[in-house]
Amino acid sequence: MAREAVRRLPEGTLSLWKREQAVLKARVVDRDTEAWQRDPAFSGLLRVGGLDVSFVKGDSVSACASLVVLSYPKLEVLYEDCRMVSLTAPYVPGFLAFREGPFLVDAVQRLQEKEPHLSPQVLLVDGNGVLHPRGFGVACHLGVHTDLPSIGVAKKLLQVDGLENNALHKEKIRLLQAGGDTFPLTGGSGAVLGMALRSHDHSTKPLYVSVGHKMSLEAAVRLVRSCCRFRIPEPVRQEPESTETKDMPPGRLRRAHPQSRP
DNA sequence: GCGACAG
DNA sequence: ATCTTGTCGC
Repeated sequence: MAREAVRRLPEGTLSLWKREQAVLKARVVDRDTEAWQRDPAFSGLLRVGGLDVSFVKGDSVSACASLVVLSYPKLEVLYEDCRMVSLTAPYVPGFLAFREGPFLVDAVQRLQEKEPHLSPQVLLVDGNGVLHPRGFGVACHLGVHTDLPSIGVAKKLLQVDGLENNALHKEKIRLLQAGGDTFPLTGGSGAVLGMALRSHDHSTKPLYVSVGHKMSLEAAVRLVRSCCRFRIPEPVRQEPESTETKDMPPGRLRRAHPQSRP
């Protein structure tokens, strides 16, 4: 297979990135700031955004940066922007935001400028929030840069602060009985960094939800749960996952998935 | 043995 | 992330 152009990072880049994470981390707000977040039915929440970068098969450079906005609570597609981009930074664990973040921030800002009435009130981000080696994952990054509430939704446990995907953890997963069941991810420091969430009755593998920005963990988990028809919450799942959608011109609208029950 | 490591 | 072989785990 063709070796990808994954150039080594210039010396000192990681130090700069760490410094930037530390600076931006000081701006994270890890509590509810919006009225709808405290409402049991999320009354007042009308639009939920989902952000993701999906790759072209066998290529670690060409990718599609996409933003989907769904109505709430019906989860119908209001807007979708999918733009082909060339990723420059390599993937370095703990620094995902520096690879994918800029394109996703762009997508949000384009929408806010051109169609502000469709702007999301909260962002679901594929990756972690404060559940991160330095407490500042890609979801925090997007939240701070857009000043929107954001939530990190990861599909795998990032082993940080003593958290381990070990036998005990797997046993806790096994004990999650029904959709909506959770257990806290408590780091060695005693802080609850996130929650493992069984997002659906028929889903064995949990989601790892953590605060990104301007939202409490409790509200974040509740919202993710309420956005799940299947394992992956709709705003993130709606992102193009097959090559067919990647070939679409930017800004084109896609049909919603068939709705189960209004 | 050579480990963990979101996407 | 994607592809892929394989079949336990500390």
